Amino acid sequence: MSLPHAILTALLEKPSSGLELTRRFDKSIGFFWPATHQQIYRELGRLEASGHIRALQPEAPVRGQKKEYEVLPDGRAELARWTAEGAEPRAVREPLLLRLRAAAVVGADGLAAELERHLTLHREQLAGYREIERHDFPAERTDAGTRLQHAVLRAGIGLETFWVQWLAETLDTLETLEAPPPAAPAPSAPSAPSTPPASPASPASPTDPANGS
Amino acid sequence: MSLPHAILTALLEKPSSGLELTRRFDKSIGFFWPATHQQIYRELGRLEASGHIRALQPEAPVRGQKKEYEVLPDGRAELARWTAEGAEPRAVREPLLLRLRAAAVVGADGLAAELERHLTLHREQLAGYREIERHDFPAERTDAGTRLQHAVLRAGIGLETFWVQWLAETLDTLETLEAPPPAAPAPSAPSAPSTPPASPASPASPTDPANGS
DNA sequence: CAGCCTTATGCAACTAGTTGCATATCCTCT
DNA sequence: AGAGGATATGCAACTAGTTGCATAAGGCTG
Repeated sequence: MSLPHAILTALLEKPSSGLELTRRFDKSIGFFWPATHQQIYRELGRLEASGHIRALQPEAPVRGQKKEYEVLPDGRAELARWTAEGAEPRAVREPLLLRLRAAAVVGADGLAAELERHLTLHREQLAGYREIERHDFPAERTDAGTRLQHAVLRAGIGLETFWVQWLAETLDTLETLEAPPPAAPAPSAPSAPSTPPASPASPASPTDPANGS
Repeated sequence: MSLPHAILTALLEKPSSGLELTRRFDKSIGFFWPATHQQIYRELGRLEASGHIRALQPEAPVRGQKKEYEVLPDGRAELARWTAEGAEPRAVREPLLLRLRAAAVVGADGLAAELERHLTLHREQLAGYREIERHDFPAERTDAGTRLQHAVLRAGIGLETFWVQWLAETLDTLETLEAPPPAAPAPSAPSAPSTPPASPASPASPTDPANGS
């Protein structure tokens, strides 16, 4: 149950409407807890129903009209309770890693291009984070809240830095797999091709030891 | 739709029963794509129904009795197709980061202990990965499949290394927040306490600028 | 042979996240 | 005034992941 607490945090930072929240999510909290506007509206409804937040405009449940929310004492208490609560770290769940694993068995065909693409994306994200850091956290020596927010941003920077590095490294590995040293020893039998152990439909091109189709 | 493909990969590496798969997930693929035995059984049923895998024992749908599966050509083809497919990187979704963000607004009360706990967990995980690396990937200079699997493991190592580092660093930050320099300047007015902007129930202990409850 | 533990398979209900679409208001341009 | 786009709220259906529990077979032990 993280989304409602993310929303409470955002609303405490600044009372907002659903769309405003969505936009702010897109450029801060959403980096590590994305949410669509549909999710946010649903959750706002629940939070209002349970008395954690309330609309600023007392009467006006009109459909296409802006509706701003603020956090009630109950909501703040709930957020404080949740903050002190413990939870196990989340697993990674990055399909790209699964694809590598699969490629180890079934052939690494389109993989390099995909790694390249991710590398670009992560470089961009990293640049974006650095920009935010430069802009919002210049001197250090600030208050407690800001320091904590900075720590969160540093997590984003650290993670993106990791991905950029790992992707570059893995692309290297992939290249040496696809083009074994052309100047070195004999390129006749690169190594034991034990990868595709039992399967039909495996042409096994002789120029590519990684490949099963 | 990643789980079915994770299962296909695992089954290609070695035909197995549901429970065996579950155990193998727990110590390899599951590190970056966890799955419970219930999920796995359900998915095995679907994969069998769609002709991607089949049971090795032709007749014997007995309840408490082992049932092993192998991948069919169709399943291998599907896995190859999926491997070449592209997908956006997944967002992080780590509630701990949300908690930090919340703590910036609502007070960092139980946070240090929680960070400490995570630090221990990540150190253990990192040690586990290093152990696997030492044991399963000793010399390098191996075949393509193994190199790819090693790359995946390196991702795990890199991520855990990042977390260990970031948690240590953030714990430091947190300490300096909770105990401002006792030998340095005047501790009377640490800095602008703009953190809790609008809220009731905020005692604001004078010894802790980070705290709102 | 009865009881109990381990191995093994599986259903059902729930929760959370995703996707597609519907609809209302307000503002601007013609 | 009417058309069209931007702003804004929201429902509904679907998909995927989680949790709790039921049940059967097989082996070990008193």
